[in-house]
Amino acid sequence: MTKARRRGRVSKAEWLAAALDELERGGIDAVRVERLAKILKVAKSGFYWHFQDRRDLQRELLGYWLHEYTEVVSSNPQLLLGEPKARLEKIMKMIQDHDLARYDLAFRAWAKHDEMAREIVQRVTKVRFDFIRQIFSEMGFEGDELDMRTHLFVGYHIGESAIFPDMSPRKRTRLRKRRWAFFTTP
Amino acid sequence: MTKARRRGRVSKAEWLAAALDELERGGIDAVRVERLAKILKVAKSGFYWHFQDRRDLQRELLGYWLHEYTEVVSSNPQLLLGEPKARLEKIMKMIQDHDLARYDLAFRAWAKHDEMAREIVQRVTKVRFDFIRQIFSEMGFEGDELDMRTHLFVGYHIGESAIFPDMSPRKRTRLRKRRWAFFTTP
DNA sequence: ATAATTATAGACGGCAGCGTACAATTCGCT
DNA sequence: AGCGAATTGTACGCTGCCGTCTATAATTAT
Repeated sequence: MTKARRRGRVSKAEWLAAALDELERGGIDAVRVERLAKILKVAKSGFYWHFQDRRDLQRELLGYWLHEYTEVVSSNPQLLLGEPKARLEKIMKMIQDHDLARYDLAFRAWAKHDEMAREIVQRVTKVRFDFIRQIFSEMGFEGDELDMRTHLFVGYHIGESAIFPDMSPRKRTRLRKRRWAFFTTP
Repeated sequence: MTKARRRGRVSKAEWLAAALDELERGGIDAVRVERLAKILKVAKSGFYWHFQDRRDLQRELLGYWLHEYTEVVSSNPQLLLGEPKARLEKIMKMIQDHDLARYDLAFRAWAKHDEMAREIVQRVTKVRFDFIRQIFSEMGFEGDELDMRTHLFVGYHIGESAIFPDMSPRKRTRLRKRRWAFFTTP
C-alpha cells in the first residue's frame, strides 16, 4: 500500500524509517517532526497527514520495533525445533548477523522516562527472557541456575553491540563460539 | 567549600547533583538549565555564576561520573590485593551495593551522539575492562577465553540494573553468587 | 560596621520546535 | 482532458529554552 511513489512523495514507511534512524543516532529527543522533514527534504505538513502528532509517531515506532526485532524472531518456527544447544547457536548467530540489539540502547533510555515506551520495552524483555529461558530449561538447567544463565545471556546480548562497538566481526564470531560453549556447559 | 548554606543559596555541587538526577531520569536532553533551576526553586542566573554555560555543566557531569563511578573503584587498594576470586567477589558485591552501573544507560545513550561524552564513556569502558581482565588473567584464563569472560562480565554488569530493575535484592544476591561460581569455574 | 565576594531575581532578545490553517499541486482513475 | 482524493508548501501563533544584563541581597573577611 504505502510505498514510495515516484519522487517527491514521502510514504508513511519512509517517515518511520527516518524516525528510527534518528532515534538510534540521537535518542528520542532527536526524533522531531521538523528535523525529519528536513532530512526527507519535505515540508512537515505531510507528516501530519500520516500521523496525528509526534506522539502518534512514537507509538508506531514502538510497535514496529517490538514486532521486527523481537516477535519476528521469537515466533520463528526455525528456532522452535531441534536440539536446544543448536537452537541457541542459531539465535546467537542471528543476534550478531542482524544486529538485533541495535536499537535497544535508545529504546531503553527512552523507557526510563516514558510510560508508553516502558510498557513495550518490558514486553520485549519478557518475550526474549521467556524464549531463552525455555531453551536453557530444555538443556536441563533449573531453579536459580536456570535464571542466572538466562539473565546473563539476555542481559549481555542487549548491551554488547552498544558497549563494545569496535570489535571486528572476526573476533566477535570467535568470542561468540566460546560464549556458546561457556553457556551450554553444565 | 561549596556546601549548601542556609536556605535559598544553591551550591555548585547541588546544581551537579540535580543535573545527575535529571540525566538519569530523562536523558541528557532533560538536563536543561531552566529545568534544573525550577527543580532547585531558584532563578537560573545562579547557574551561570557556577558554570560558563550548559556545555560546561555537561563536561563536569562527565568528569564526576568518571571519577566516582569508575576511577574510585578501579584504584581502590582493597581491590588490588589478595586472591583473584575473592577480589572478583568483592567487586560484584560492590557493583550491586553501590549500584555502580546506575548511570551507564544515560551516559551511553548520550555518547551515541556526542563526541565529548563518547570520549569519557570509552575511557570508562576501557578502565573497567582492563581491571576485570587483569583479575581473570590472574585466575589463569588466556587468549580468547580470557577476552570472552571479560566481555561477558563487563557487558552484563553494565546493563543488569537497567534491564532487570524489578528483581528483589534477595534474588539478586542469590544470582550474583551463582554468577560468581559460573565465572570462576574453568 | 564596612567592604568585598558570592549568589539571586527578573526581564530581554533570539531561536527551534509543535500543531494548525488553507491554498496549491500532483496522482489515480475515467 | 478532467474530477476527486491524496499530499505538500507556506505562513502563523505559541511555548520552552539559551545566554545576557543589571540591580540587589546575603555572607564572609577585615
